[in-house]
Amino acid sequence: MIDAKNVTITDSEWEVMRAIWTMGSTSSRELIDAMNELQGWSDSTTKTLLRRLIKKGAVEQTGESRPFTFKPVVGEKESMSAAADDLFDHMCAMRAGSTIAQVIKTRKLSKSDIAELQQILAEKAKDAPEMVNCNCLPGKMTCEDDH
Amino acid sequence: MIDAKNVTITDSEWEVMRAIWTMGSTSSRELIDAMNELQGWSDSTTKTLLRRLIKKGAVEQTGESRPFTFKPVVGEKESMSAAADDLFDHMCAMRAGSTIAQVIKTRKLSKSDIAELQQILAEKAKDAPEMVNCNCLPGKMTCEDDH
DNA sequence: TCCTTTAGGCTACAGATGTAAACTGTTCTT
DNA sequence: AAGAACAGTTTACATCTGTAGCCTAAAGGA
Repeated sequence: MIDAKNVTITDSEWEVMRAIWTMGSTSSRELIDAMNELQGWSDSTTKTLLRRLIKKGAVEQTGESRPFTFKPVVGEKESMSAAADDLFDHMCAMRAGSTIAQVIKTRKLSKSDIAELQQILAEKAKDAPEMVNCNCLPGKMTCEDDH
Repeated sequence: MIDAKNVTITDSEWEVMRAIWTMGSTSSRELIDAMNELQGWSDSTTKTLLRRLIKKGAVEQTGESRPFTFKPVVGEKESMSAAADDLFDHMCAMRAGSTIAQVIKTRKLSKSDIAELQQILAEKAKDAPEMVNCNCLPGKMTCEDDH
């Protein structure tokens, strides 16, 4: 399984990946129809995206005869983590907490999801720092406690 | 304050915004120097990005005489929430939980951040569903419990 | 086998993005 | 006032993205 960190998936491609991940393994026809229904895309659009994903190594094409089979090479979970990491890597470390808070408030979470998060937090609370510093500007330009 | 939802900030622009948010209000010189140090960008690059941000309405230019002042029009918190929402909106709802879990494990969080998250989770746990369904494919094509 | 569907591959093309040079209009110096 | 230093504006340009048409080589049907 290729490291998702090394593959940049664009927005449209992401939509295709979602479908592929969900289907697990699919024919181009099935995928094209799904994308047409989901996004209203023409056949060509899905084909292009699929081809780009193959080139990037996010999807692989297998089979001997013509109706080939397409399946994900990068994992869904890893890709999502990579995307989330990427997002947080580019925002002020000081703000991560409130952003996560907002996400938790907004998203649907199951009882077990919540239990897991609580467990992780309890663990993390043990050696949590009093406060996290802003990492937006270098050296002398330390930002105020609250920006 | 303009609604961050309506302003699309690209990756490079985001770096500029971080600096502006942290500085609160700045001169272009100060900003250019900061971006040069932080990203190694030439003066022109920062100038272009700044100009695009002004055009998009994310930053405003104020002052009478020449060394103008630049300040953020969209809020940092709102922009971060919008970015996070955007990310999660495009991933399988079923996976939000584990992705959040991974983010919490990875990020630095202060004691108070953790306390806040715990509080929110406790509240949310009250009426949490047994499970969240995948929302990747339409209608008949419901995905398996586990993809 | 010949023709018609297709699946897969190549080409296209406008707009967004990252990155920066060149130009112009000001302000500060001497 | 003349030149230097600088702030702000235009233009540039390669690459990436979103979206899709067209062509060609297989597969299936008559």
